[in-house]
Amino acid sequence: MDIRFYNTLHRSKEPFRTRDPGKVAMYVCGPTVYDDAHIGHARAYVAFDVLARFLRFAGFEVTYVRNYTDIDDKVIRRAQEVGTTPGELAQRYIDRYREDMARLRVLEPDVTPRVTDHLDEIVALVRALVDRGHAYLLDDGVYFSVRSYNGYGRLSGRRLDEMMVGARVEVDDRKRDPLDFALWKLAKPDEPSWPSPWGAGRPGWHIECSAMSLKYLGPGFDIHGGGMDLIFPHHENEIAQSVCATGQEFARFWLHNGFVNVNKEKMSKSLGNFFTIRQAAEVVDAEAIRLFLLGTHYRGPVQFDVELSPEGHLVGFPGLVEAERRLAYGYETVRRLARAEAALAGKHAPGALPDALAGAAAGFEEALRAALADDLNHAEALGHLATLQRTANDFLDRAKEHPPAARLAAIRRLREAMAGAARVLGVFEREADEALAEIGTRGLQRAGVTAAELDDAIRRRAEARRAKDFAAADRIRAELLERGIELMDAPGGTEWRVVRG
RNA sequence: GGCGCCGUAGCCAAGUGGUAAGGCAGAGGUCUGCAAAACCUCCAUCAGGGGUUCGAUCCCCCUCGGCGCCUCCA
Repeated sequence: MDIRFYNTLHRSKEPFRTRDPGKVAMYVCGPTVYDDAHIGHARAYVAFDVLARFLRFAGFEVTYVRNYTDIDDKVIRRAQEVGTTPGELAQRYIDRYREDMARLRVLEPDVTPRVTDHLDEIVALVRALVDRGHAYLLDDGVYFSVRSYNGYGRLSGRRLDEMMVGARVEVDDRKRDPLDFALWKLAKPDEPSWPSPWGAGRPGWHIECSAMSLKYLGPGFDIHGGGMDLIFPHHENEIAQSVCATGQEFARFWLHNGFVNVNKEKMSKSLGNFFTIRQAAEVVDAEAIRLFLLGTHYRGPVQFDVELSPEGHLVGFPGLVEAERRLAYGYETVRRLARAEAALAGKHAPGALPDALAGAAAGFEEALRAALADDLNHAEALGHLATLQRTANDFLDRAKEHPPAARLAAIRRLREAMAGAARVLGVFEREADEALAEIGTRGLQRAGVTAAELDDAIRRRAEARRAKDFAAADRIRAELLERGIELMDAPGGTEWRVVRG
């Protein structure tokens, strides 16, 4: 399969070639664990989750490393604010982060190293940089000299002399160059510290990712990922210090995801316009967040709609609600197929597949593969999936046109195609009945209707319908609709869904 | 000042040098006691201007508008 990715390093799509045949070594910059993850984090880790899933699907043996930055200025400050230790604070947010990722159906990477478990590697790396003359000592720490590396700026496309250094931050004129950055920060009183040849202290930002990626993946690994905002300075610095320390190539492909925007502006901590995964997952099923994020190509900006009341209070997330509707549609399609198969299995042997369906299923699988192989176009992939789902429902609507044996074969083929897509994209993987029950339950809560109330209303309406008292039946239905619940009379009984909560 | 991104139907959003996926909303239909769901049909010439080309939404230039990075940030 011809796979191409957009490589930030060369600003173009390139054929994907791995360091070792059949193997992919990938590293993604993980979160600094001092607060709950927001939708922007969700976007990055969902995108790279799909990347890892796709590469495995494509036959590669993947080693996926995603770190936790569990010690830095923000962790220390927040720990002081809430009166705990940095270690305890970090552990707490790692736990919460794991829960969030699980709800988003982001698979656990193969290795999830923490900075505080890798001080030896970090110190060794800093020592190599000092020994090779790329780092120097000031009274508060060890600094990397950007002028000592002539490749500096290659990733971000910047020249040292053209940057508006000092425009937003005061320049520390003790440094040889304003862009020199700390490799090792000597500890101030009451700060957590680890021993080093230069004195007790902690790693600067950037060095940990070099140390951990090199440890688990080695020089020249295949993919390094992260948010666009990390290109400069974080990734630029990683490259500089890694290349200078090892004398070898660092990472081959640099992939960066775009931002999540709220009202056209980047969602960020500093702007304060962020929403956590937890907040969003209170409103809709967490899988809907994933589906929503996958609807936009990973490199482009995602518009995250936030509906506010005239007073400025949060009303809802229209885009997520729409995504949840599509989520329910997808699971309903899966369930219809499952039920139809159950009704046929055992009574009939699968026969010949109808030609049209065979073509549709194979065409879908090829289109899905091609979309993802072309710079991970999961948005296009979802478009193909929508078409397949429509094909499936259409087939089920007209299933009687086919003999049972052909029907069974077709249903199985459709399920197979959908399951493959689910595995790669990480959506519609759950057991359909359970997923729909959860979506429904949470919708009822949102609407403020109890299950008992609903059951009672449905029962009363069924009685009225049996008595041919359609006026009464319609009244009950209208009342429920007023409360946000829509009733649907299906062959097997009355079903319901939440249209507004 | 440097580097870069975006502007596709009411909304969200793919995409290609040869007349534009998908979703939501909307209109009409099949089905239904009536509905809903599901399905079918319909619904855009791609911010504006110039250039290259047999032909551009897609390539180049300019203009307008929006945004990002150059501090921490996915």
